[in-house]
Amino acid sequence: MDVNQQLSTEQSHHEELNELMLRRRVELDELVKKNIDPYPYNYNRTDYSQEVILNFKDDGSQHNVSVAGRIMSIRRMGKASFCHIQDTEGKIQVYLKHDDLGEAYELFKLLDIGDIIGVEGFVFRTKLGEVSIHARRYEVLAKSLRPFPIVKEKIDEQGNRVVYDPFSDKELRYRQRYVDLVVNEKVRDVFIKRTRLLQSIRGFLDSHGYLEVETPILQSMYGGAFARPFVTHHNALDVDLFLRIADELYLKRLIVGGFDGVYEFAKDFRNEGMDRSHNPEFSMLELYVAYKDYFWMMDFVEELISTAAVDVNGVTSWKVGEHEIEFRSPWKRIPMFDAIREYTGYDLSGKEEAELLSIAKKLHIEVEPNAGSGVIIDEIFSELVEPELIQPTFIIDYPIEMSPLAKKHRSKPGLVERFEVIVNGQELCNAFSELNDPLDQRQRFEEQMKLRAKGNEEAQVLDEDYLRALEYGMPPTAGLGIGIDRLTMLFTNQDSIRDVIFFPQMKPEH
RNA sequence: GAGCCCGUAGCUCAGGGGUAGAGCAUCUGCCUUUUAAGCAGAGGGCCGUUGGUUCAAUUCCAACCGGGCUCACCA
Repeated sequence: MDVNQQLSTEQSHHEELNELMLRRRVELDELVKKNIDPYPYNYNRTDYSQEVILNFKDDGSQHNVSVAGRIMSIRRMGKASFCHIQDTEGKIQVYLKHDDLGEAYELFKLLDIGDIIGVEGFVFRTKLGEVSIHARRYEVLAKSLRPFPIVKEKIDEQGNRVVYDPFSDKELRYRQRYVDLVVNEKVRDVFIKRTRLLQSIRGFLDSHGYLEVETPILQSMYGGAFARPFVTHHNALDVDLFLRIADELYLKRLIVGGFDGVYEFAKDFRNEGMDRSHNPEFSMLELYVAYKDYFWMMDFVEELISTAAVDVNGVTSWKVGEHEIEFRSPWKRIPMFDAIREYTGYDLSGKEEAELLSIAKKLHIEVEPNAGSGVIIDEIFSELVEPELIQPTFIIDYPIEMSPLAKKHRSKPGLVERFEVIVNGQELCNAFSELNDPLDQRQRFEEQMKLRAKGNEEAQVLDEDYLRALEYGMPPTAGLGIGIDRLTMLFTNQDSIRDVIFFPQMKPEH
């Protein structure tokens, strides 16, 4: 039975499969009939594509290699063929010749783009100059049953890689990230950089003696940020639990417990809207260091991030969107009220709520009635100032109403010792001199509970156990949170959080 | 949640009230250093889903599903 006949009989059994997928199943059956296991258990790969290319010498010596990877293109020319296979490092061309492979060459006709093979052979340079592997043997390692998107590319005269018809459907790319990663090299690079970034930060913190810890994701009480939580249920205890919106209160409990420096790379969950910079599940680094304050933390963050810049990108400055951003320290430090005065012309310091309201109105900022002065100030800041701050900038000294976990400013009444780092018009870090006065903390929680009672769902919840911990005594402490996804966006010049998260949240397919 | 835009072959995209189009991919034939391989031929479509208007809808209209962008939310 030839392939075409087989195709028509198979058709009735696989009504849902399209022609391309049917072909591949027929080929799979052919392989099995020829006693070839299309899904063997291992392969002795000893070499990687780019190493092979780099190590090649045009001195006539014959160097044997064994590589493995996915077939990305095939050019058949009768009794000889070229294909490119792609491994973790990149692509390398393979030359297969009937004279060398005999029967196995016929078998190669059953292989497709997407199949994974192992190749043994010697390295040579083709007439047109590409370092390639002349196959002596090859082995099927996994037959692919679905057609990949075909992305064609060539190297133009300037040596640039030109890509034709890139796989670009965002829905498919996000839902089937595995495909995106195979065919879009730049996507791979983004995620490799993300990992390098985490490695750099972790190395920096470890080398400073801080302890990486893990704290609960399922919490019976959520806190440490303003956000609505995801709620779930524990059957055995018959209680509702919340997915954490932050790990702040647990990390500070560990400072109470006597650790001088703790940090956690945390997945946090916030039940809010989604957009270019928000995914319901996102990554946050939180760090707490005993006996330090927010001044110390500013120096520390500058060093941490500029070090990561060099580790990840080799430089401290690069283009993000339209702007060249310089991460080298020092960064500007501007008190929040000064920044607002600079960008709006209004001095908000010491103003009562009524005055703030009228200024907001003049600035065309809409604020809910009874929002509270903290909210008004924050609205004005985030509407009119934040978008203007492109270079890394510390905004320091926030109104106390907005910061129930931060310590009162040592000299400026009504403010707390808090900073945010704004880069490219977006908040990147948030840090305080941590509030360790248990009585003050109780009052602040009570203020929050009043807001809650008024219907503010995102006001923080009074956490009696956290207060108990503070009552035992927490040393002066500096704390920091860094949005890892946003930092990755800056480091890889991506403008959507979905492009730095492997599997961003999507609506279910069906 | 609102507004705008999109959904056509495996992928990237044209089209448009009357038999559905291209390139790549696939298949057949030729081709033993090609590389966006080439040459000749072929197959492949519930035109997102469901309704409506119409003699006739993939095309126009509505709703729904999914996606994108912008805004709101993210004190």
